[in-house]
Amino acid sequence: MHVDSLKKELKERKYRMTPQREQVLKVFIETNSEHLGAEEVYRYLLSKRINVSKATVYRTVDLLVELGFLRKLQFDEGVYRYELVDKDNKHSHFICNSCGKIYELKDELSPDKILKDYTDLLRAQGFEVNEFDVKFRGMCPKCSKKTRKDK
Amino acid sequence: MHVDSLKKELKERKYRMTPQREQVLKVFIETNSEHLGAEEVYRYLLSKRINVSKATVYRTVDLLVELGFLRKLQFDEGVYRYELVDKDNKHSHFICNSCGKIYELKDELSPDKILKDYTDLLRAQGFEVNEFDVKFRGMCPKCSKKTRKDK
DNA sequence: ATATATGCAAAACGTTTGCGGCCGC
DNA sequence: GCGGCCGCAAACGTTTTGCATATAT
Repeated sequence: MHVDSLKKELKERKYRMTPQREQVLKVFIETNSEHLGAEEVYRYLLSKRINVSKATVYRTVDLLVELGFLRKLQFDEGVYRYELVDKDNKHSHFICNSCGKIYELKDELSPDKILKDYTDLLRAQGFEVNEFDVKFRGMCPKCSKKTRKDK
Repeated sequence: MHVDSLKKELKERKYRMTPQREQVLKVFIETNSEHLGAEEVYRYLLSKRINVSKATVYRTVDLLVELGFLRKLQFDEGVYRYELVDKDNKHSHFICNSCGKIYELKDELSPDKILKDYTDLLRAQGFEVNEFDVKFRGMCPKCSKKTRKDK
């Protein structure tokens, strides 16, 4: 389970396991990693009567990024969002400008495999590529359908 | 010239041409669109003894985005940056984690053409794609070389 | 003449930090 | 017991806002 590997990873790096760290990680597991921001994680825990301070949530999501459990995302809103890292399930994002929903594009809908080829190209130019990400923007199927009806 | 088309575009949308708007646009032209943030635009103008208020700079870059002269960018730093839109020169970005420099990847180094194919794929699924962007991260040739020497 | 744009200062926003006390190891 | 972690509140940097004044049309 995810929580166990957190315990293990923390020990290896001489960090400590705490109830707060477990709870924050659990939020992402329970919510299916819905691209939450730190503030939202905090409120989610409050709503479940789990006592954590806001500062700890901010520190913890940072730590979880450092440990490789979370990925930090930005969608042009002035908020950092986070998602669970799942190495076997690389994906890119589609953000609907109408309803704001963020879609995860996986498998054949995700251009990740092809972008990997580009990292080789960049490497040949002296760039060391550690990561890359793609974002698409526009209108999602639902909103698109709605708009056409409205006319 | 860019400034003339600004004048034209403003008139069309019933906005007014002002010295401040001209000056802000000029900053991006003069600096070759170096991914400046609003704060930096403000300081640049101050340094040239051009009087504009910070609030106006913020309002103006927003307006220039709306009018299609600038593109709003984010590079994980808590600052919005802006670049001149140049439709004939689509590019993606490489951000060096070591020195922070942002490189523009153009032509054969930019995967934009291939990503366009993906927008067709998404369209077939009901998504309307208006825009997309790619970011690569890692170490740029300069820093990479330096690091190897340091060892 | 009118309404839009500006400047200023204050507020808002998400995030980070300093510090005393707590608690995992 | 030690050192890392926590909670609190204050500080931070960027961006937005309200309002009175100036100015483009």
